[in-house]
Parts: sequence; C-alpha cells; structure tokens
Amino acid sequence: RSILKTPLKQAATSHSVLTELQPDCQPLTTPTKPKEILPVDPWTPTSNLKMLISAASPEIRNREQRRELSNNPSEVLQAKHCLQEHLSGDEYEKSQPSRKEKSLGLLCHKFLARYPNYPSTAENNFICLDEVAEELNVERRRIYDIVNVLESLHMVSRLAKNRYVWHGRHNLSKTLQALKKVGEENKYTQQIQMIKKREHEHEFDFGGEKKEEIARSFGSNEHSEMSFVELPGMEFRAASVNSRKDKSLRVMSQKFVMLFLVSTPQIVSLEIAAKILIGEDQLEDLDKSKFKTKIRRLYDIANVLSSLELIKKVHVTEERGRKPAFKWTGPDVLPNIQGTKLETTSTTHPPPTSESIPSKEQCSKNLFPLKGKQNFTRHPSLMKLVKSIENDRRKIQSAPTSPIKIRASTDQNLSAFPSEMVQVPAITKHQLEGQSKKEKEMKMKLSRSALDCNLSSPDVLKPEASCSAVLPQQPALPQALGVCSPSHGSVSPVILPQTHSGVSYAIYLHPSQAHTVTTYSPSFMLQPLPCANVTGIKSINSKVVNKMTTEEGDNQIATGDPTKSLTTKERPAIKSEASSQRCFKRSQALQENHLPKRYRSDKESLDTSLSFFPSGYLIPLAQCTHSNKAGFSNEEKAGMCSLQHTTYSSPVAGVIPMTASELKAVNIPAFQITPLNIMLSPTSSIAAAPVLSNSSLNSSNTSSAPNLSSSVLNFTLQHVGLIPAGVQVPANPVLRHVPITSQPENISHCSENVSLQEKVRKNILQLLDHGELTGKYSAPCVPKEPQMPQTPTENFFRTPGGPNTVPSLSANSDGTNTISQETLYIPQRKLEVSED
DNA sequence: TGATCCCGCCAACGT
DNA sequence: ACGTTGGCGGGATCA
Repeated sequence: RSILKTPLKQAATSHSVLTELQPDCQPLTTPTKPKEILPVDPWTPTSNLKMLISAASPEIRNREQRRELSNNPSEVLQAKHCLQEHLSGDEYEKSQPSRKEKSLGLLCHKFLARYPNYPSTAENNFICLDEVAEELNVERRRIYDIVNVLESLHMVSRLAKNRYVWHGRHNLSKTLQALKKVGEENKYTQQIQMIKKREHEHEFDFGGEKKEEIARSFGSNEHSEMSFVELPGMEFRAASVNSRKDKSLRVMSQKFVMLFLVSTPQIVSLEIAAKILIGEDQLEDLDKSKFKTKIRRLYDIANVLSSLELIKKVHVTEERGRKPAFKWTGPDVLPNIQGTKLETTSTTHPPPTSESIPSKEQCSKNLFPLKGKQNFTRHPSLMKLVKSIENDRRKIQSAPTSPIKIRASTDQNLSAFPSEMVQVPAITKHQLEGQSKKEKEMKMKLSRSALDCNLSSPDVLKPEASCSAVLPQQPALPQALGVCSPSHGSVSPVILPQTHSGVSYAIYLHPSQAHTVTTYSPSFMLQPLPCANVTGIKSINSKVVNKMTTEEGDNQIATGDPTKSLTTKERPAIKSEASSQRCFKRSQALQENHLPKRYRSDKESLDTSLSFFPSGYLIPLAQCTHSNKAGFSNEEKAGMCSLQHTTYSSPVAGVIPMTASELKAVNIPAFQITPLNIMLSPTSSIAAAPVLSNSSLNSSNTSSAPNLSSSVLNFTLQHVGLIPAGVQVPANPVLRHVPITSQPENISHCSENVSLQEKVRKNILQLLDHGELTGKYSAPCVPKEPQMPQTPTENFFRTPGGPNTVPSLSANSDGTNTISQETLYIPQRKLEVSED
C-alpha cells in the first residue's frame, strides 16, 4: 500500500497538481496555509500537550489522516468543518494545524509519549518508523529527524531499516558522560572561548588574522570527519548503523550536547554552536548559507532536545544584542572519574547507589581529530579500515528486514532467530567455509556477529548493560556454539580487562588466531589498549560478587528505574526474565516480518539446543532457552527449566561453585550469580567476558581490579543473554591449555580465592602483552592524545565555582594560543539569560 | 524584521 | 528499479 511508501511522494504529487490547477496561486513554494483558522482557543503548550497525548486516539488519527489527504485549500476547509462537527467540543483543536502544531518539538513530544522513559525489558520496545509516522501522521522524514537525535543520545538504536529499539533514558547518563568527555577532549571549551573572543574583537575589526586565528583555535583541522560517539553496547546499532557519509544530524546533535556539557554556565547560543560545528569541518568558508543551514539544523536538534527536557530556550543578551540560546536543563553530568581528574565541586562523595555512577566514559569511539598542529591524524589505513567496517555494518544492518539467508556475514539473521542458534554448527561451518577469504575481514565479521549489537562494533566492544542489548547479543550465540563445536571452532570471545574506562571488551577470535588475543579499544585508534588499568585487577572479594549480582551491568540501575528498588538479589532474576521475554518478542517480531519460514522448526531446534546444554555450550544455549522460554509452550518451558537446573548443578567443569540451594535461598537463578565466567573455546581461543564495572559498589578506586570478575559476570549476563547458572563456564578440556583457567576452584564465588583471581588476571595480562594483542584493529592506532593535560588552568576553567574567573588559558598544545584573562572575552559575565 | 523551522526535493545508499 | 535515509535550503510563519 502506498502508506508504506514514502508519504512524501503523495504530498508532492498533490502539491504539483495543485500547482498545476492554480498556477498563480502558490507556484512552487510551500503551499500557503489557508489563513482562516479557527479563532477558537489560542494555542497553548497545554493544549498541545493534550492534543498530543490524545493523539493516539483513533478518532483524532482519522481526522488527521483525512486532513492529510487534502492538501488542497478548499478541501482542507471542508475537511476542517467536517472534522469540527465530528469532534466533540473538548477535542477541539484547530483542525487546520498551525505551524506550531506541526512543529518538530510537538511531534517529538508525541513521539516520546509513546514510550516510557525507562522501559522495562519486558515490554515491546520496538519502533517501526512506518508505524510511528503513520500514527503520528507525519512524513517519515520528520521521524527521522527525531530518531536521529534520539539516537545520538542512545535513547534508541537502530535495529534494522525501519526498525529501532527504544531504550529510553537508561543510557542517558552514560551517554552524557561520554559526550562530556569527548567534548572536553575536543577542547570545546577553548573553542567556545575562541569564538567569543573573536566576536569581541570583531568590534574592533581585527579582521586580518581572523582566519589564522580560527585555524589555530581549531587546531590544524584536517577535516574532522564527524564521528559518532558510541556507547558501549550501542555501537553496532547506533552509529554504525548506516553510515551515511557523516551522519551529520546525529553527530551534530552530540556535539551540540557536548557544548552544553563543557560550558560552565550551561548555556550555548545557537550562533556559537553553529560556528563551532562548522568550524570543525570547514573553517575556511564560513559562508553565510552554510551558517544558516547549520542554524536550521540546530533548531531541529534543539527542538528534540527540548522535548526531552534536556535544554530549554533562553536568550542571552550581550553587547551584540539578544541572541537565541539554549540552556541545559538536563541532568548534571558528573565528571567521569577516571578519564579526567576534573572534579566537580559538589558531588565528590561516592554515593552508594548513585545513579550517575562513574560509568566510564564509554565513549567508545572518539574520532575527533585532535586539536593542535601536532595532532595525530588518523592513519590512512585506519580510515580504510573504518570504511570497510562501516560497510560491513551497513550490510548487516539492513539484513533483518530482508529475506533471511544464512550468510556468515549476516549475523543479524541469527540474532533475530534464536532458534536458529541451534543450527549453529552448520552455520558455523558455513561461515568458515565462506570465510576462507580475507581472514581479517572475517575476523571482523565474526567479532561483530558474536558480539553483535552489544559489543560488537569492531571498534569498540563493550558490554552494555542495557536491556536492549539482549537481543542483539544473540548473534553471539551462534558463534559461541561454533566455537564449542568440535569440528569448527570459529571464534571465541576473549576477555580483556578494559583499560581506560575499566570496561572489558569481549573479542571473538578466529580459530586461526586463537593464540592471539585481539582487542578493540574503545577509542579505536586513539587509545591503543592501555594496560595500565589492567594491573589493577586484584582482590576480588565478596563485594564483587555482590556487586555483580547487583549491577548486572545494566544501565537501568542508573536511573529511576523501577527495578532499582528491588533488592539486589531480586533484580537479576527479574531482569533476565524480562530480557528473555524481550528476546522472544523481538524474534517474534522479526519473524512475522520477514522470515516466517525460518522458524518453522523451532521445536526441533529447541530440542537440539537442549541436547547441547550438557555439552558445555552453555552460553548460547542458555540464551536460546531464555528467549524461547517466554514464548513457548509450558511443556517446553518446563523442559527448559529443568534443563537449567541440571545445568547449573552440573558437574561440568567450570561451573560455578554456587550451589542450587544457595541460589534458591536468594531466589536467584544461579546463573545470575556466577562470579566469574570465562568461556574458553576448544580451539584455545579465549572467550572473554567484558564487563562494565560501574557502580555503586565500586569503590572510589577506579582501578579495574575488582572489575575483572565482575566484568566477566556482566559480560555473561549481558551478552550471553542471562545465561542460566552453571552454564557459564564450559569446562572444555580442550581449552585447558589456555592460559586462563576456568576451573571451578577459580570461580568460587567468594573472596577466598583472591590468588586464583590474580592468576587469571595475570593470564589476561599476559595475553594483553602479547604483541598481537591489539591486532589489526588497533594496529594503525596512533598514540592517543596525551590525556588532556590537566593543567591547573583547565581545572579551573571547568570549575563550576568560578565562572567569572576564567584564568589565562593556554588553549593549544602547541602553545601558540595563549589567551590571557584580560583579553579573553567572557560573555558569561555579561550574560543575561532570559527565559521565555 | 529577525527568529524559527516546516516542507519536501532529491541524492546517497541499499536491496 | 525501487525503497529507505537524510542533507539541504527555500521560503512560510511566528514573535
């Protein structure tokens, strides 16, 4: 039906028709809106709110649809009247929507009203663009605008074409932290100051060196191709997704937000934002049109951000006059403890349950060109790599909607259909066969597929706690199974304690490279696997266990999530349940959509999978089980349940020491508690579990010491899809030669075995030390920009306490630009913010 | 008027 | 060849 197609065409057609019929009327311009509108009630935010809230009402929808059908003024009027009668008094709204009623902001509100801020994993969080567009009665184009911005905040992530997953604000705080960090690294603060300074000087017409100055302030700006800041776990779906050249809206949105986060008075004027954003890629021609366009875009973004209540419009009055600006009204973003030493005056105490946990600035990918002449530039080879990765991603991304094919490269398929995991062996084989090509490429694919959405971006493999991650993770199953499969060990995840942000990465290695450990660094090339943090892995105490059970790496913990109130013990269980449900749903959805046949033999598959359970390919199966659980018959469920039980109590090596009784006692599925979960591949590859250590239980110490085990756990839970208890550690004898041991003793759930843990840690470190550790992905890396030198100045600069005391600033690393306080224009002082 | 920003053409990409 | 995305900027509206 035409509905499914781009609605624009329709409109366009009618429009042209209109034009034809009424040549003199509105030539090729935007059809003028019929003037006479119901004088009735004036538009008010409230009324609009009501309107949008009731937007879901079928009645309204119909009305709107009808309205939409008539682009012709006369028709519109007719429709209007019709509607008016149709509508009851209270539903009165101008049927002839004013411009405001069609604003992006309002639309965004409607959009947001459809989804909870903190969705539970259990609900259906899928977003079908077509449906939304239809229901909200807007062109899809508009939805893209919204979704793109939301995506930049990781509030949604793309699953496939036309399909997104709603995450709500679960990831928000992490995202903001990440953005803030990137913004700091990008020296946005300085850039802002620069621009302000320039403006100021402009009065005196210092024009001459303008350009140079700009150039300097921005650093030898080699086309900073905008890059998207990803969040661990979100990478794949998010940025990746389809890499249109620059993803400007998304990137712009992030950058815009960064500006707020790094500004002391968190107010950013459009003008400055535009200049900075422009400056980043083309400082040369600051031509007017470009500026204008940028502004337009910023308005779009601002509207969405406003709807999210992250910012609000204000006006700043300076010498130059009143300028539109926006003020950050979102949550305060704590400085990430690790990344920078910057301190926020206030929140220094480690809130036990703080939501703004120092979630590591998971900025997985920070491709911003560093400022300064001596900046590191992306190595060409890297660029290439990135490009190819992007391409791959693109392909994968669009797969879901397409007819399914079991292609090695389209892991997505697998993820969509848990049941298919059962066929892993075959698939794996297939993959292997096909992959005989470029090993490197394959490797990438594998890692991608295995980790999929969650860890997957080749650039960054970080575990993500978000529920949304669950599904995407599934793809990993096939891989895992494959690994386990005697005949084809394809890839195995490797756990690497993550450095930098204390997050571990999971990497899947190709068997051929089993001896090597490859890791993705979040910053890809900029941060070549720092091992420093790794050393911290040390004492693992009961706390860790506790923590693990508590965190589960889920972002939900962070904010007002309902589950938050649950005891730490309960939460995991609940969550897993939810997750499983979700998985099911998703798979189901996908199924309905495009791959009806595939699933046919779910049952069979299930059976197969069941048989696998005991074999030690626990993780994949577990996931499978879970996902199926929700949707299958009771008997099936029962079967699974029993399976789980046997599983965790199984004598299989690697099973956690936790006993079933213990589990019962706490009412948690055993699997939730496994302290350490390392999967070893038969091929001697190491399966690792990344983990994001975050939280509350985290001591102030940022070292990754306690993280390892928790990481593993998290990884397992998060990426493996809430694996059932004992399932965790496959005790595959074959793996024995692997440095990392996974024997039960090592996994004792308590603090007793520190030494063992230490052992593990060492092993990992060894692996890390391995020259090939960074593998191909990080090879082209350039040393990361020396962590922003934390000069006193900088600190001061950022200190909330002293907005007016911006001291002299040595903005550039090259030291060429030193701005003294005297000459620096500090608008903040003169700013008058007026909200309206 | 200047601030806003809707609208939808059309190119880039995918399938 | 067609569908999805989304850059882009003309010009309508709003304040």
